[in-house]
Amino acid sequence: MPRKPEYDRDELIDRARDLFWKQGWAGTSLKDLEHTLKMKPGSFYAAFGSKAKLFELALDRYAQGGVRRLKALADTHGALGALQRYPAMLVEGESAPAKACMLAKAVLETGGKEDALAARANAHLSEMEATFACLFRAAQAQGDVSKEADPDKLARRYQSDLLGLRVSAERSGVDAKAIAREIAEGLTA
Amino acid sequence: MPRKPEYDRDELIDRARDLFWKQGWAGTSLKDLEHTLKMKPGSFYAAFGSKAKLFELALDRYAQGGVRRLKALADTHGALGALQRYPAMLVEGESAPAKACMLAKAVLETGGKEDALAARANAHLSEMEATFACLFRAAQAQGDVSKEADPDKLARRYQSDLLGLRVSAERSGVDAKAIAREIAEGLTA
DNA sequence: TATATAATTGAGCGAACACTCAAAAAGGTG
DNA sequence: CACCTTTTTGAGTGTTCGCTCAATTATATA
Repeated sequence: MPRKPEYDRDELIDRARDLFWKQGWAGTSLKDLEHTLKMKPGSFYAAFGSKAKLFELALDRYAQGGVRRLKALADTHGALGALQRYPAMLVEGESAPAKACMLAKAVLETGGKEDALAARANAHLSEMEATFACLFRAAQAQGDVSKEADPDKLARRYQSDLLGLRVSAERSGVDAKAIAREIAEGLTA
Repeated sequence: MPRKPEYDRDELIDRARDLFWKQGWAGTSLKDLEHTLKMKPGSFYAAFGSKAKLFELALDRYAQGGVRRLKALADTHGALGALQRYPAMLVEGESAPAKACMLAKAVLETGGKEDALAARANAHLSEMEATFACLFRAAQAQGDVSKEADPDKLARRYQSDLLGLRVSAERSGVDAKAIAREIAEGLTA
């Protein structure tokens, strides 16, 4: 009997993720969202409840995409190959809304105050780090990485290097691809 | 003849820097500033002109402090010693308003839109990188760092690693001191 | 002490913020 | 077609934003 919504919810979340990713939490107003989602306030709140709820959905979507792309890389190039290619992948290409990590931006923006959004972003970063550790273990099993190294420590450092790379990439006048190359080369040295 | 201001302008800028550093640009309202500077709106605008102008002063003050501390480290521990100790210095201690770099936060917060504040923060980051390069050259001259390495590239990578370290340090549950140690150890390996 | 000059005050400005809700429009089902 | 349900609409809510300015207060000189 009822009427069905005109929008594709998944695509709406994707668009919201891209907007939040580019402009940040505070930098994205409801007017911005209404414009890019082509929704009037009433529809927006009926669909998502609040700006914060949609941001959470966007964060989840973002993190999910990151893990998916990394695992796809591992399927075609192996564990070490994935870890080597991932940095460059994050930094090259113009399609992404921003070079910097959306999770890192979320953590930094809510500096100090213990925010639910910051906690969620932090949790997603930990998931990513666990995925890195998993790949380092696999690379060790294949003899591509020294077995004496602690994969959790390698993952922690790799995560930190990636965050730095992506902040650098957001700057103007920095050769981020060169840094990405150095990170990749550091994995085998 | 005229009346003199009751406040110490330098201390006011320090306090503003700490507040902006902790809460970011958008996260700091004029009410916040009025409260921590103990100024009414009229005095504030007579003294600083606008929120943006004060933020610029705060950015300059922040960058100036960073260079000063690094050079002080170099004076007592030499070039390599300074580069080795600087990462840990950034991450340890509870006195700082935030672990993350204020310049990085400023760059990320104004993502996309070409902001004058972002440009200024970026310029200060370049200054820091030049200082790093200077120290790497000095370390090379003393034989502490291989002469075959390009000091500008070393500085670029060091800067990126530091930015990553400081984003990591802003997260909860991350052993930033360990990462700082690894960065320092990487300088001699 | 009188005066000129600057610093301080705080009510209040228009705009933008996240958000609400009653009314109108639009299916799917009988 | 008629009816019920849901979506869509957009004017409007109260609040907070960065900021202004006329009035007041304080002080260094004459």
